[in-house]
Amino acid sequence: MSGGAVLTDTIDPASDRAVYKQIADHLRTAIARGRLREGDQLPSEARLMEHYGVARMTIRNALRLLQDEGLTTAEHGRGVYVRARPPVRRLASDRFAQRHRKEGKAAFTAEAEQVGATPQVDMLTVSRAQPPGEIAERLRVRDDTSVVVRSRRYLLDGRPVETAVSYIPADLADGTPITDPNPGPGGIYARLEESGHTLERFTEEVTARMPTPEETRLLNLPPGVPVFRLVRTAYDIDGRAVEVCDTVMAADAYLLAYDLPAH
Amino acid sequence: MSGGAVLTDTIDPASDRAVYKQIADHLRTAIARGRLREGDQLPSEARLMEHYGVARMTIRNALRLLQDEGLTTAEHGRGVYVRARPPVRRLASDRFAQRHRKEGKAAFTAEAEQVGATPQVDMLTVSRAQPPGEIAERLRVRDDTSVVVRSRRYLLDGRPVETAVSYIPADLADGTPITDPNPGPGGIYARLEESGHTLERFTEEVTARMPTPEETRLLNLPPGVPVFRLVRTAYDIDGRAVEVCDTVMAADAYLLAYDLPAH
DNA sequence: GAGTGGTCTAGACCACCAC
DNA sequence: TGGTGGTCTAGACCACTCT
Repeated sequence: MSGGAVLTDTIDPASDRAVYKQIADHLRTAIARGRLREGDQLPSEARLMEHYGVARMTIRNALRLLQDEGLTTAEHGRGVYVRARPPVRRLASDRFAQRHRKEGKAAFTAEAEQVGATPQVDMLTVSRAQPPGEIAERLRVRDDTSVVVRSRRYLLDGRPVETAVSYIPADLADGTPITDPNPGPGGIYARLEESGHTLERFTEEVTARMPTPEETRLLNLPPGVPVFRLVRTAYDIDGRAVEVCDTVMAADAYLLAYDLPAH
Repeated sequence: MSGGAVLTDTIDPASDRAVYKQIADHLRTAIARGRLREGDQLPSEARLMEHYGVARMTIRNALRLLQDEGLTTAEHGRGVYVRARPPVRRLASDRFAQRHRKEGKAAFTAEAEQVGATPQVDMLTVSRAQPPGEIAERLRVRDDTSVVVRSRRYLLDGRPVETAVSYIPADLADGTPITDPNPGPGGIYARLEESGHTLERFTEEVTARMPTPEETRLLNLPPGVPVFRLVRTAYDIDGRAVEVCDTVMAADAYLLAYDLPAH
């Protein structure tokens, strides 16, 4: 019964447009017009086959189009549903401002608690290695320089939303809690400032692409959701690059906000 | 013969992992390892069927995975190729700084010429309308306020890379060339400043998602490429929002760079 | 057990491209 | 004209979910 009302259109076999695209158009329109809402179940493949009088692969091709556009998700054994948009985290451009750091919380934790979500960090590893070329360039060090690598995954209310890998030159990290899994209150930025490297500015470089299979697994991403890659470089007041943080975020869960002066 | 060297692996039918995923893994590895480089042609579907001893749909499912990841593009009648990454435009955070504006060029034109590319604008329309709710909020006007809507598409060396729609409150635009298709040297920001609305700052809000079919058409996007949506709001020195610009960009062609102060 | 989507086969015809 | 990918059919068996 469910969804019967959305099956009102018929296809035109004489049209130049492929049948599966016409079917996808119908379903897409039904979603756009609100005849199918977030969380609603689409008619089953069997029902769509019957309604349009086509083979199963034709229906599956149509459904795949919608999935690739990020409009629907298929759940094995249950059905195909209109994708529910997750709540969006707005990352403001002052999120690394010193005043936040002084409250003794790392950026992610502070933000999460502000919106009433439960933050969590897992898969935390700390190691020592030589930085990838791309990272070495940003740190302005040779790529055989030793750096401390801090890798971790962030979760909100149990859902993984972001992976991050920080690279800190070993000469800055050694002898501080930065080499410990838990770097202490305020995070590694607080430790860097304590050892005399007062932070002056950050740069962020943002790109977007489809996830690798590895990222799909780590972030538990459904098909049709791209990722942001954000590479942040922290500079101290002497202009030295003291950290590079390479993060990958589920794009449907984030809005990045920036302030730009006009002069 | 081409690509024969990449067909070295065999599949394990007893594995839990679907055959088409195993085949995709092989090809993905061949690309990652450089056995297949940008622009190289993959073995044809027929050749892959023969090599792996599977049906055509199994091969096509494998190729679709790679395409959805943005690794390959299929060209009808020619073959499947490793996607060539287009040159990336780096958008620096000072791109709307006044000093650039004073040279008499609009931002896009100035930038393009700097990198030796030929800029072009088409599909330019100027109209008067009421703003969408989302835009009205950012302009801090009622959504029945009249705004001038400037819509256009930007191309670099003939390739469409960006669509943009600007909304300017009618009381600011009327009586200026902002209501003309060609707003004159320096673009609409120069005109706004001439009429007393010196710009102080911008905010940019960045999200990423898969394109709609309409966007796919306008930007001539291959499958597996997401889009950036960037909504920029311009504020004058009185704190008034004087323009909102809603842009959609092919994500594989852009890197967004921002500077953030640490205090 | 009934219903759902996931995988796979073995064909067919078509549209597009290069030679 | 031959090779390429694009669309479509008509089945089969499987894995998963819910009752």
